[in-house]
Amino acid sequence: MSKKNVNASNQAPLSKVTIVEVAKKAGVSLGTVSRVINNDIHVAAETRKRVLAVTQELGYVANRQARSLAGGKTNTIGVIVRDLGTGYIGEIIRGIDSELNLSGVDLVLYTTHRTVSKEANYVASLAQGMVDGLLLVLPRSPVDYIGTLMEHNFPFVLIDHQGTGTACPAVGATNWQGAYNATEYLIKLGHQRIGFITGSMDLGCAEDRLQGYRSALRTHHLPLETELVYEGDFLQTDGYTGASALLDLPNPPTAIFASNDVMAMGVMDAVRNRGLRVPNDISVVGFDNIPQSAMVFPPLTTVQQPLEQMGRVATQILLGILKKPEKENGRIELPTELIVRNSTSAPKGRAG
Amino acid sequence: MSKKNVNASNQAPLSKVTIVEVAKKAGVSLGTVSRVINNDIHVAAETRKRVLAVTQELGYVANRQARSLAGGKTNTIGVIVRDLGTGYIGEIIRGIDSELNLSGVDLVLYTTHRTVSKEANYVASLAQGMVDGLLLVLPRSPVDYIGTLMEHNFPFVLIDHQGTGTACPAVGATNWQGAYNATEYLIKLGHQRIGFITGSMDLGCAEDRLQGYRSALRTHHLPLETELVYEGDFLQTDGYTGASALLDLPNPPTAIFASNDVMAMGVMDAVRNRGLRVPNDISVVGFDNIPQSAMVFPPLTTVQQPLEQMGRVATQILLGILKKPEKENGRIELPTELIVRNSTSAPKGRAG
DNA sequence: AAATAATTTGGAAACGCTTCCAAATATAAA
DNA sequence: TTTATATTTGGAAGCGTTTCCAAATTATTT
Repeated sequence: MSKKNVNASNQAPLSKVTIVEVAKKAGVSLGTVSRVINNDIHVAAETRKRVLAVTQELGYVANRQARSLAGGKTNTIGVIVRDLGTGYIGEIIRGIDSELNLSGVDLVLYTTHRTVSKEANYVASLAQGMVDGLLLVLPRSPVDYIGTLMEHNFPFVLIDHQGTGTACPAVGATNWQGAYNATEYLIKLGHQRIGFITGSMDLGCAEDRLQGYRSALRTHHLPLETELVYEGDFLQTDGYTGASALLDLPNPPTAIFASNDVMAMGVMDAVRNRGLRVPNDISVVGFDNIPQSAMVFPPLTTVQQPLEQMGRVATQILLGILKKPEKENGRIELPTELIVRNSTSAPKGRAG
Repeated sequence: MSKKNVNASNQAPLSKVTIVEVAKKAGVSLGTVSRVINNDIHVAAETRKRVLAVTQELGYVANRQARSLAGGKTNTIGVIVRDLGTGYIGEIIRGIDSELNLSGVDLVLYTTHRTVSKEANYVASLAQGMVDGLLLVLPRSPVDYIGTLMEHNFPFVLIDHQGTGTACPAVGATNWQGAYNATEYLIKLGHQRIGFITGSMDLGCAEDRLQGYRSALRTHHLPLETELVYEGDFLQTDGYTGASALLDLPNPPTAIFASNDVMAMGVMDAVRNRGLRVPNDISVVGFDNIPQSAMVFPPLTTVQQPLEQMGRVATQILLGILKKPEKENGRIELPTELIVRNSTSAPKGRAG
């Protein structure tokens, strides 16, 4: 008969009831109420019950501002990202958010919009007490502030970055291995000349992917030709121009491996625009496994990054640090996985 | 024992300079420093300069917690979204964020993960003083709390929703007109039987799109056949199953209009899986113009929604309300635009 | 039963800032 | 010059919590 039980707070959700009123109504002191809502041991069971009841009845909600001012904790963690455009970062945030939800911690989001200088600024002011800890997603220039952060023992975790030199809590993916596996897969299909389009080389993951590609070639005794490597910046147009350049080579590659899916889409465009077909004439591989990689035509063979999981794990680590700061945390790498779809096949001359 | 000493064992947090130290060093009172950093008129130019200098020198950063406790303002606005998976919402947030950046207001992000009950909860607790205002993106059940919010005069703006009955600040897109135009475009190409796949019908925008489609048919004296309308939920699989159902009809449509791009991709899959071609056999139209709609093959004809702009405008309105609460704000609709790409053509029998 | 220990509670001092009021100073009008 | 007025400043009272200390109460031991 009742479609939903109406909770008492529905009556006047926005009325500001403070701890004082709760204390008065429950006939106890301020301190006791505070202890109850903070689950302090030293409260008689009966008193606790009574206070809780009043709390419910009055629809009391603690004021976070006051709480953190007095207690020195904000119960909030800051997430600093570059932007939200690609969906790539959205996946990571999703992981962060769902993990945070579990512990009732809030998330303050900051975007740096690719402005390097902002990054350090934000870090400084956030660490100044606005948040209890920081999650830095795909940071550009962590060197600028990691030192400060560590010096002051401010809790933070890096997501998808590496090579800061110093050992600090970080979560990433096995970029090297992923690139290695994808390259090896192409080699085993029979490809001998494999083009590569890099990401922003100021990002550790881009460097690792390049090295994974190189190692695979080396392992299989294929030459490392610099003309087959085009430096991109993770944008779709880089894929397009990069592929165009590679296909213009006197001896063009039969497969192109792009450092991310977005560039791989650019590659496919370029291939098609030349009247060639994917994968019949040119095989294409991406990296990330963003949602649309399954939706393009042909569906893209790519390397899956466990993005949501990365966010989740990083958050767990950060919450762990918050609990016991003394614990040492290093870098964690989550496994990537090759997802084979229809954008790859044996090279033409060798088709089976 | 000394009065108040720093607990020696703990590491110092990032050097906490307070207003007191600034005041002391600048040789002025607390109040004056506060006035300076709040740009209060009543400060002598020379005093202001001096205080500012000390501020700089000491690296003072205001403590937000204290600030909002004392001032009653949090300088933060809350954004409530369902999730971040699609990129659709990412675009909106981007607009919000860039606008907020301009005024130095912070953004606290809450995701409801498609849990309706959470929505009301968050709204209640956020409005309890955590934020100065609320931006509700694609709300599911605003009716549950809009009343309360308005009653208490709590500032908020709805994004991409309508039909709450009550007049309240909201920003949306001309969904009706967009669907109308797209349908009319198909009709003018010569299509007589046009399938339609709806979105989640509990969302106003989905309803509007359906009505736009219907109106266009009516205007052009085409019959409204219920068998041509399939109810989806904005997910890719709905596009697939919907299109499959439509194509199984004794008299199948020659064009299919999906209520969003993601479903349109599902439609294209279904069409191809039947050995039919887009657009030669079946024309496909989407809605939203998400980034990947330009990247699929063939590039999708769709209706562009000004997502980032919607976020931007909504934020401006909210900040406006915060400044002068008495101002009345109603619903604003930003124009959609038909983007013609290669997934549409004249129907086969009538090709030109 | 008295003495001691453990548990529970009340009270008050911060936390760092805003803001109001009144005091002090400078400026304009008389 | 004197009085009235405007400008600038200092001081103090909160804002709603947490947390420490001591007081009150209860349980345990001798």
